[in-house]
Amino acid sequence: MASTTLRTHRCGALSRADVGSKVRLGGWIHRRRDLGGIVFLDLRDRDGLVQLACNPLWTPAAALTLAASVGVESVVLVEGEVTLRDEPGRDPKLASREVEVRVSRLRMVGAAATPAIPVARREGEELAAEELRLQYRVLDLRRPELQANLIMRHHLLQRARRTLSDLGFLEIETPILTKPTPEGARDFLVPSRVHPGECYALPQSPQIYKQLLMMSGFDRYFQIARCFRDEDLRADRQPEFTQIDLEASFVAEADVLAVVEAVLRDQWAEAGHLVAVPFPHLTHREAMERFGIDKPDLRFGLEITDLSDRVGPGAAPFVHDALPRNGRLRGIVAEDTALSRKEIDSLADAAKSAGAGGLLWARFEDAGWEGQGVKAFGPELLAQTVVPSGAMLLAVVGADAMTSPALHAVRTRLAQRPGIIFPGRHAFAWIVDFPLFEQDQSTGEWVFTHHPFTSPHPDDIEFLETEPWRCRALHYDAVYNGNELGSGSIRITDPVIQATVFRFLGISAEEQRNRFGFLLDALASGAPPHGGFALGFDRIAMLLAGASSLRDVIAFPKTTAARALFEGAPITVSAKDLAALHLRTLGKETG
RNA sequence: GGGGCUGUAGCUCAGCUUGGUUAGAGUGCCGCACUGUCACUGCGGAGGUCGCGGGUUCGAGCCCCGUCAGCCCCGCCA
Repeated sequence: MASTTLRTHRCGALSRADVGSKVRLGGWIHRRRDLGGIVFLDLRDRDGLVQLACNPLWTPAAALTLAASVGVESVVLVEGEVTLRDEPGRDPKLASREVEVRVSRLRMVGAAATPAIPVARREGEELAAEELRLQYRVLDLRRPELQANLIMRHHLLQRARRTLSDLGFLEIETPILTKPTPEGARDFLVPSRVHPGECYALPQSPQIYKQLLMMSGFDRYFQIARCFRDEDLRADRQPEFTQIDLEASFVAEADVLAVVEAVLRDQWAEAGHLVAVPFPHLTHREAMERFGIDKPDLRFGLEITDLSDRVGPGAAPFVHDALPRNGRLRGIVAEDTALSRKEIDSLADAAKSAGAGGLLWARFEDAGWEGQGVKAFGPELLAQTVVPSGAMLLAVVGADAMTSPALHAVRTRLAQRPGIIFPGRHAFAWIVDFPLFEQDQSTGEWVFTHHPFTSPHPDDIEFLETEPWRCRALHYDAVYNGNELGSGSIRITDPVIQATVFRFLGISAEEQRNRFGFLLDALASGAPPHGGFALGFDRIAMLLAGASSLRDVIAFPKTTAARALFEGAPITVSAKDLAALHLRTLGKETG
């Protein structure tokens, strides 16, 4: 497959089996070792490295001269014979380390300027600054680590297509130029030249289109969909990203989950990991109660417990004061942890930066409870708390909205201690029964937790008109080792329920028509029950590649300021180009 | 929108605590030597707007203010 007019093999593909054969290779000079009379070159391509041996015994003088002067990262074409090496190369990962190519012809085809950032690093040498890696992305992408990441990404994509196609899903593309959506994330807008003052938006997800496809009878749809959101970035968030997007008709929640489990099981298998299905289920309420977060890391315990009803008269006044005001005393028992004072401070910092006023702690020793929190907890609580010697009680008092994130932060920090998380564990879980609506912390307004097409839980329909905040949703998240991999839901197909949801959210009938008229009409034209899911593919690739940033599994990523350093986007456009789009800029100071 | 960290040779970093002679190291690059290396080795050499702008000072890589860029986090991400 690697054979072309110019070459017979890839460098890294050569092995013992090729000994004795004449080969032609093309690749990049990775390193040069010039010993005077003889020269060794490491030649690299996407399969790996092979050593080229240039020796006057078999290499013509001109080729030897070139070998002695060729710069690293230059592209050469080589002819020679594969021979067994007396001593194999030292890199045990290289399949080609047992052989070398005795060079009989060498031709420079792509001379390289001295690389601005190193491709071949010395042992233990740090990577160049990420800014430079992104600026010289062509060089950075030559590094074997990034080559491996993108090759794995390819295999994962092909596997996702195969899994879903085998399950009867049809890959259907949806538009990139779409209609702006006023809620949700900020849209990237594309001004129309033909229609002055009007804009398209790039899709935040193919959500509505895939539902329309269900109304059209396509039954099972999927797409490897590029999505765009104009929000501030993180290590695990890019302005454009890839989802494995799917939707199916005549399904209930369990059907969608089974499909997604198959996709995830196969993705992990593609990366060499066997994972068991089905995944355990956890309700949203339970996840928040036991782990303080809706994407708990289930690789370890350290669960949160409610200590409120153990609080006795001897507890500190501020604990008593907090309890009647919707507050609870919640904590984590950490067993057998000889935490230093510094580590405890670090846990307290974690709790504080998550919004807690402070972290209460007490340690149980042979002599009894000791620590800063003993007085706060009071004797009654401590007497009822039976723990092994050396264990520690870490707690926070207040409203759940504060204690949950604080204790999640403490739990996560505790798990960084060695021995808490066994490496190689794959803790998948479904989080189900999310609330349909949640209250905006700053404005107090009710907003949808997921999106307004998510179906209420059938058991809670009765509350929709009277106590909508009690409604659970047929919404589910896939969680892996504390990461959200994706989410989905069963959609509303009853126009009456859809109108009720819109009304509760304060969207008028007129607004409903303007924004979602096409969807409402489609629902009224014969809608099958349907639901679906979207998996964050970049994040999956990142986790399976063992990368710490999305940028290491995307060929040309943006910076945290959403700039493309390699090609230099975005740029200021000319007044003429703006005029063609009927636009004028306000300038930086007023913008 | 807010907070934190970083910015010194092509690259990775030291120097800043306590302002003071000519800003150092490793690597890469260039030159010379070297016939079995694999992070080749040895010798020599070149290479610096100390991110940018302003200020304090007799004097600023170092102190102060601003600004730009990258990274991390909060807000945000239906």
